[in-house]
This record gives sequence, structure tokens and C-alpha cells, in this order.
Amino acid sequence: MSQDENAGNEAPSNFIRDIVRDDLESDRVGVLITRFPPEPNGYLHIGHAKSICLNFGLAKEFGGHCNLRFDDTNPAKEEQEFIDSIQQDVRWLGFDWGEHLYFASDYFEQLYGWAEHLIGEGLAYVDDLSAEEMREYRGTLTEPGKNSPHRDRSVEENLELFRKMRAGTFKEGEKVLRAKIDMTSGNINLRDPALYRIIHAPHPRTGDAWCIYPNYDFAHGQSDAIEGVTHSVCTLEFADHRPLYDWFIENLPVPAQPKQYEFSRLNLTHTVLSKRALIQLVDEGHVSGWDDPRMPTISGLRRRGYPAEAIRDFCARVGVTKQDNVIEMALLEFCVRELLNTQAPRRMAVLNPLKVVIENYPEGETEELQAINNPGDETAGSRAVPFSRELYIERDDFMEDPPKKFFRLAPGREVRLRYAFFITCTDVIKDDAGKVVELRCTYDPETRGGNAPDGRKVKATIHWVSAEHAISAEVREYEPLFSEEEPDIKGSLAEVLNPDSLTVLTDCQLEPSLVDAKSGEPVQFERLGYFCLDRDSSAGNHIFNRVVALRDSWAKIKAKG
RNA sequence: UGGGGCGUAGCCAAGUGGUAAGGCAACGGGUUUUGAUCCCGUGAUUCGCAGGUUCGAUCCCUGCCGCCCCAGCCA
Repeated sequence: MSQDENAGNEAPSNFIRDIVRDDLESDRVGVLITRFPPEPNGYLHIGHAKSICLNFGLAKEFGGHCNLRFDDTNPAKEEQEFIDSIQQDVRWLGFDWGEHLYFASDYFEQLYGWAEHLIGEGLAYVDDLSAEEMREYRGTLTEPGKNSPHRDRSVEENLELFRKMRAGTFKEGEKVLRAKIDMTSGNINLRDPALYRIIHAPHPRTGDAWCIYPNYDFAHGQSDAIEGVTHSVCTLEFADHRPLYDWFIENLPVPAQPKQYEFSRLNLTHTVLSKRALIQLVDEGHVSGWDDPRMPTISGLRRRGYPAEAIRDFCARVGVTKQDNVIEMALLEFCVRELLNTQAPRRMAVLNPLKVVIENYPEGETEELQAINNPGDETAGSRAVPFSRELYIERDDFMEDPPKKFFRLAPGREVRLRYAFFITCTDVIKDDAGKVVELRCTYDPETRGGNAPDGRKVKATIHWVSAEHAISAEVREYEPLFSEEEPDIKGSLAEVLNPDSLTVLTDCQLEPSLVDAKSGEPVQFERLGYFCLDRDSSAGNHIFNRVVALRDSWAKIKAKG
């Protein structure tokens, strides 16, 4: 492989990578340790993929390692199903955390000890204020908050109350442990943030061992420190939390001093990436589940047929900055096409069949023609495709009264059947309603393989399948879930969803070699797009997902009129 | 009106004192047994705006404008 070929696989640089390199070169950091810290309350999506690629990518590039750590501090929302799916998705994306699988819940005892330490230092207190009262005391964006009446309890009293919280003496919401920082801070996160709350719910991993749980701010940075994370990379909305992150690191006897860095999260046109909206799509039944092929989840993209490599390439191309961004879906689709063009074997499939009878072809006869598996890859070889008197072609490849720029089949016109023969349309058969139901054609036996000995040319090559040999299948075509580039999901989803995001075609005719199709191995249906066997398939019932359509310049010409 | 972050082409994104990389999209043209792929070509007198410093500013200074995030006992 040449250096040029290699170069394309390297992620471009970015400001976080620069920081890491500087820290390593200056010896401020010995070994790079990053982490990907999902909360197991949903499935991973393409936005997480960006973070995964960044964190695992940095670790790999600089010879460090990346931890997979579940931020499982809220048993009210978290489930084992998500813990499992997240691991599967990260692995599928091509990353390996090795021995470094961690859970914030593994640190609960240590975290609890540090909470007592803070109390002992006079830096935390138990508050009796209700959630509503706390909100009132907190002030607003422009007005400072005021101290809770319980802010100055003694260390002894706080310790006793906190221990009772742990012991289960109180009901949910009755007490909360707060940091004692500054109720007048311009940064609302510093206005005595809650550290521990009471939740009487079983935890997926710790069961009923605890009824108080640390919140994100009290768990995250300390977990980083415990694991020796050197660069804690998160998204922009946590920048306001950094002073708090640092405050805990400074005021607790933690074993390391991790640093937090923020980058802007990924946004994609024609879809949503907020966990809330994704959950809503699933719960309200707008999609079939988390892995519906229209979903921007990793599991949805995987089922759709998007290769992990294409997703990684996409993440490398979008860059890492602090600018708000909305990436066009076209870029993701480009990455998929670019990869699949080199990898996907070509096959012929007719999605909207129109019957063609070759009148001068002997009845009952069959012959095999050689079709190339990938014109861009000689090593992909070729395969035999059966040909006979009755065929199916794509309905769109015939027009009875074609416009000037339409090159495909029309009455009296000759076109090439890919890898087969030239045929000429001699007659059009319609039903009572006037719909074309069959074409009568003649073929030129001299053009076997697709070339005319006399050198005559045709302006179009169309795909086909032999009616007798074809296997029928269902094909699901997908369009964006949302009609608008940036859907407004404040209101009801139903109003902004694309009603045509799924089209099911039930009478598709595929060339026989497709009986061996496997899910996870996309093929190109020539002239149409890339398709992948869906897991809903069973023996004798083939169901294909359209991964992405081929670029279609004819559609553009047609649209222009 | 508080705090934080950000403004370079339709969408991303380099460059950060020496005269605007690259990718996607779009649009032309060539090749083609996929109207695919591939190849070639076309974009910013200008870097949110206005001043200032400088021989010279996207880059430094000042002011202004715009967008995003924060008032969960969510993460």
C-alpha cells in the first residue's frame, strides 16, 4: 500500500489532539488515558460515535487507552438492556476497551467517603429544602440566589443526617446533600449544587445496596480521577460544569488531577439526536424500535447496512471544534457510498417489475451469461446469471412516449440488457385501464455479452432478471425521518415526521444468486443503490433494506424538465 | 440586564501578522456495458460588522451585532 492510500485513513488534527500531543511532548502527562462515559438510559447514536471515535482514536494514536465507563448514577432511568447494547455498539464500531470496563457504581463507596470528607471540611451540608424551595432559593440567571436556612448546620449534624440518608431513614426528596460553594455565583452550577439525592429504586448493578446516589457532577470528575483519566473530553454543554469539576478535584484527596475539555456535539440534518426525542420516537411507535433502519442510532444504522468503517470515516471528516454545527446527511451518505462502491458486489434486482417477452428467443431455453461482480475490483470475479425468453425490467426503464433526454427503452428503440443482449421494443401491451403490463421485444443473438459485432451503439444499458429464475423479495426503501433539515421537535413529532420515510415494495424480483445474501454484507443492486438483507428475513422470505441509493443524475435531469 | 461558548463559501473545516488549504453539496465537461464509479474544471477581492494599531490584519486592540448553552434532587 502506498503512503497516499494510507493517508486517507488518518483522522485530521483538531484542537483536542493538539492539546494531547503537547501534554505528552512536554511530559505533563505520561500515558494518555481517555474515557467514553455513556449513561445506560438509551441506545447509542451517531453523535456518540463522534465521541467514541475521538476518545478511542486519541488513545490509539498516542499509545494510551480509553476506558468504557458507564455513568450509572441514576437507577430511575437506567437499564441492563442499555448497558448491553452500548457495549455491543462500541465493539461493532471497531473499538476495544480491553480490561478497561468500568462503572461509576463501582465507586459508590469511595464517592460516599469523599462526600463525608467534604462534610468534614465544612464544604457540604444536608439540606431539607424541597425541590421547589431549592429552585426559589437558587435565584435566576440574572439574580443571585440566597443561602438555605440549613446551610450552617454543624459538621456533626450534617454527618449524622447524611448517614441517616444512607441508612434509608428518609423518603425521596426529603433530604439532599449539597456542596457549600457560592449562592451568588454567576455560574448557577456553583450555587450549592446537589451532590447526593435519595432514590428508593433498585440499581441494575448494586441492587438495593444504596438508596442515595451521587449525581453527575459529584461522580464524573472523581471517577475520572480514580481511573487516572488524563483528558476528560465532553461536549460543550458541560463547559459550565468545569469549575465545579475542578472544585471537587481540588477539595478532595483524589489520586489524580484529570482535566476536562469540551467540543461541540454533532448535529445531523433531517433527523434528531437528542435522547429525549429518540426515546419519544420509540415510545410513541413512530418507528419499530431503537434499531429501526431509519433511526440515527448505531443499531439502526447497522441494521440499515451502514458499515462501521463508513461511520468512522464520517466522524473523521466532520472535524472536532467548538462551533455549533449541523452536518448535512449528504456527507454521511457520501461516506457510505464511497466505501460500498469499493466493497459491495454488484447484483441485478428489479424493484418494480415490468414483464418483457423476447419473441424471437426460443421458448423453454435458458442460457447463462457472465456478469462482473465489481467493475472496480478485478479480484471480485464474476458470476453466472440465467437468461431466458421472459424477463423483468424496471418499470422506470421504459417510457411509451419518452422525452428527448430519456435514453432507456421505448417503442422501436434498442437498448442493452446488462451483460446480455441488445433488445428492441416491438410492442406494448396494456390492460383495460391503459396501464402497460407487458413489453414484446426482439433480441439480437449477435450481441451476446453486450457488444454488437457491427459496432452499433445503444444509448442505455438497463438491468433485468429472468422471470423463471428470479426470486421474489420485499424491499424497504428509506427516506429521512424528518422532512425539514432541522425539524422543530418542541411540539408533536407527528407534525414534523416525513410520512414517506418508509416505502415497502413487495413484488421485487432478484437474480437467483441473491439467495445467499447475508445481513451485514451490503450488495449493490446495479443502477439502484446499495441494499442489505434485513434481520426480519427468513428462509424463503427475503427482505432487503436500501442502505443508500446510488447518485441519480437522471433524477436531476427529470426534475429540471 | 448574570455566567459560559461560538461567529472563515450552501454545509463542515484549515489557517491566527505577510496577502484565504481541504472535504461534502452545487454547476459545467470528458470516459463509461451501472444516467454509478472515475477524471478534469468552476467558487470567498474576502474571513459577523465598525473603528484602531501596523508597511501589511481573518489573525493584535476597542466597540457593536448575531447565534448556542446554563435557573434537574437528569446526564
